[in-house]
Amino acid sequence: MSIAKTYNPKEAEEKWYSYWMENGFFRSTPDEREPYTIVMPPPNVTGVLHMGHMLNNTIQDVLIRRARMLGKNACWVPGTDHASIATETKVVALLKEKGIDKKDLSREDFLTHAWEWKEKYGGIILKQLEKLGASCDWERTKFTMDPDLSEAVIDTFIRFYKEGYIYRGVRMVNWDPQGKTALSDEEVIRKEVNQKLYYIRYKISGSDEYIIIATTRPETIMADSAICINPNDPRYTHLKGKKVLVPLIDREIPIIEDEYVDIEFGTGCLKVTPAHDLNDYELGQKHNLEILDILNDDGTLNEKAQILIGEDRFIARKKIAKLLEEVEQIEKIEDYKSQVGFSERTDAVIEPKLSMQWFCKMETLAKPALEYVENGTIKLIPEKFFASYKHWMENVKDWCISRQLWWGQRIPAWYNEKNEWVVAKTEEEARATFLAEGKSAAGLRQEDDVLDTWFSSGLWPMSVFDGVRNPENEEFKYYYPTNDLVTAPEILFFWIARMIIMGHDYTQKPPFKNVYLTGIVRDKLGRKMSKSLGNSPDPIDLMEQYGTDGVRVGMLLSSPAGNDLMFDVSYCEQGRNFANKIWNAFRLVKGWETTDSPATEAQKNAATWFDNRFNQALVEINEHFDNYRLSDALMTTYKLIWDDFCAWYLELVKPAYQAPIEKETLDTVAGFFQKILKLAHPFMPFLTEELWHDEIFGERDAKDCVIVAEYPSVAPFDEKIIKEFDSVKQIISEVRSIRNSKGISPKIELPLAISTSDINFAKYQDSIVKLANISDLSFVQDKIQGAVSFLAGKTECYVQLENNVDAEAEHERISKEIEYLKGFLISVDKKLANERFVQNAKPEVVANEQNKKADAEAKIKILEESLSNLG
RNA sequence: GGAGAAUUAGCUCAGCUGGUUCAGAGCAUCUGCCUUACAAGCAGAGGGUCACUGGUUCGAAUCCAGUAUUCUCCACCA
Repeated sequence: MSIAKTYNPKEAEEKWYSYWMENGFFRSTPDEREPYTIVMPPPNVTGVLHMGHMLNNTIQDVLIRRARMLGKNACWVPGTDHASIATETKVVALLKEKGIDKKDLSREDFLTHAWEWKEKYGGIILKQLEKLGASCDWERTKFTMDPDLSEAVIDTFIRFYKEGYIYRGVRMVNWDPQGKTALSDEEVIRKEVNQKLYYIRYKISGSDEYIIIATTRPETIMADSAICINPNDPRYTHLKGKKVLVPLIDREIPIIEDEYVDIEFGTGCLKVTPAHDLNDYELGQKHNLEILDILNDDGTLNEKAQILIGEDRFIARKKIAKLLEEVEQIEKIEDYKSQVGFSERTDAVIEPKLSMQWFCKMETLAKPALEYVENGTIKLIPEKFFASYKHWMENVKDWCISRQLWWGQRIPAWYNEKNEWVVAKTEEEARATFLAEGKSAAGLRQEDDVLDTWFSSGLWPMSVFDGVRNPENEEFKYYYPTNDLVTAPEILFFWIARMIIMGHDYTQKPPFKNVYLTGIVRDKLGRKMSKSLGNSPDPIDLMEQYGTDGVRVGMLLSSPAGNDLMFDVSYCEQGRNFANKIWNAFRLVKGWETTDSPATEAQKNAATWFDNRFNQALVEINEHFDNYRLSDALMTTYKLIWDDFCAWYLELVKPAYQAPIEKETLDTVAGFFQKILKLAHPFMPFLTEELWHDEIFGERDAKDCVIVAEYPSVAPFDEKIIKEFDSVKQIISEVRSIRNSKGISPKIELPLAISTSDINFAKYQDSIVKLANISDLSFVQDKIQGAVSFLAGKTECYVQLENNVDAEAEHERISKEIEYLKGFLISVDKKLANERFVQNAKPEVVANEQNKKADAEAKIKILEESLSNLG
């Protein structure tokens, strides 16, 4: 039987994923075991798997698989988010392609299209996660607009309303003219933009004099309500109380005074446009100015602008500038950089707009959510994010939760014919409430607006277990609070903070214990990977090319929590190579014939060493996991397998070509191999499962899979044994190094002599002979003339070459080493001679220095003897 | 403008409470090897004034201050 020389991932991946599914290994139901729960950050239904998801979900899968193997009841809940504005934008665009305008559709018809779209494309990303090997409990898959989850959202709105957190009012909000909806502050991305600063002349009423103001937005001059100067500005004292004419439309507006105006900036004059700027709005409130809204919802000018009606704001800007130039009311135009807000989803420039919206008061709600993180009930990993979390929580503003969209949960508020309103879950309740309040229930209609998506995702850890509607249900009580939440730091406020807030309001408990914040996946140039830049590889292609296990390893190799990941396909290559290494280690073992002879002493010693080394590594791996240092856990596993298991242990026990191996040893090897497969499984689920079922590991019944095998537990280990073997390794390496430098083939056997020592090298005699290819290993008392010598620790070793060594070269080499040691000795002596060191340093540090001194002196003595021996 | 973080081999990063687990790892590089598990491999080797300048200390990659560069988050200056 021949086994492929390289691991072929494709076959294994298809086979085992469905096998796991069929056997229900991903399923979880409450039982007496300790639960371990992760809720997946629900990707948008519009989403296609990108590198960020890949990293994120690989981490979650590693955690969940390890927890499962540790005997916990592991439950990973998948799902998708309806992503109100993102999806609606997408559906609108798609309809437009078909020649359908959203304006011509009724709400119901639009939603029919949207649902169709969701059914068709909404599951793509979850399918892609299967390819990644995600061991989610798919039967629990949820969607944020599932009827039960939507009901939870409505219930929460009503709850928060009753608790006094939700209110309705006219406020200045961030308006997205493309999505035609209000946005929360978090959905606005500020970017620096090159703009023009226009200096515009306003004529003083009844005078030929002009006053000059600077603005980046000349298209809003028609909405000006005043010109504001600083009362302390001597330049404008004579204008106090005067009026000016708005250019082009000659509307008269007053000059007002306020210290808010920065005398240094621009001309020291500010045009006040209360309807189109937040600061101007506040200024307008203060001075009781008229609010003139000249923009339509879509960002075009309305009739109040008087001119350029119907023109888009940016076109209007250019046209106004031109018109102003024609009438010579432009003083100058300067280049100017300023921060402009953009819609996170549609990328449209945000327009500050006054409108009636629903808000959620955050101040009180934020307090306990801050405390959880402050007192460690919730741990942020890495901790460095705490500072910005705290800052946000302490400065949080009220949250605009209404959206002028159709795709989402409709706000449960109802209006009557007089536009009075009540909050009620159903139309009947609304009617009853109106009547109870002695108001008319005629012309009852529901609020048009839907809720911000994040209002629903904030409930996610609860609502997936129906914990909002039914908090006493067994599942919720069992799985909540969840354990780890793995997500990107970008949504710390959008999502994490709000989950904590809502979770606490309902349960007085945090929704999770640890928040693992992954880094951003960047390309080699440090740019964020994104579709628009086209610098992101397609994860599916990567998996095809390097195998899923290879890509998973590649992702994790360089992603310490919270640090950005400079991704390069070479990491996947490394992952693939690692998979192949394990595959070939298996091929080796698989090919062995056996004999009934008992294991040799050398094999037994090697096994003892590896067993100790395994446990040492396992302790490290567990520590890394405890600290959420997944890449370190993986690297420790990698080195244990590649270096210790393959390069040393297997090389030690492997029989000569075509010779059989002792059955006893094979069993030992197979035992270790299985432990190693278990350690590797969370990282490389497919390869490990594929190998696990081979007959060399014994009979397995159908359910005996590595995915549900017990994770190795730590056994005590003896560091002395490991150190002893390190010296053995050193001897072998030194001999190989001698070969290399002298150009002697590894096939030529060499004699080796080891001076008697405190370490029991005899125990490893056979191993040394084998791996260093020694013809004759002897233990000697005296120095050997004419041999190449080296030190392993304090033990001197000699390799007698056919031609005696070049004495001069040897002399130089040894002299150099003595020189180095002497220098080292001087520095140690200096330290020990320093009274203040001896007095102030800890006793163990001083003792350590003394040891170093003795050690160096002993080595120097040996080397000096060798030197004189050379003659 | 405010806050936080980073700067250690060619690259990506470890180095916890200051003293050989203090200069490390993986990858890449170089030199030999097609040694029958693996060239996606084996063996060996070479790479760093720990950004810069001061300070604290018997002793600093590690603590403090400043400088430079970079990144992230927050912020309404026309």
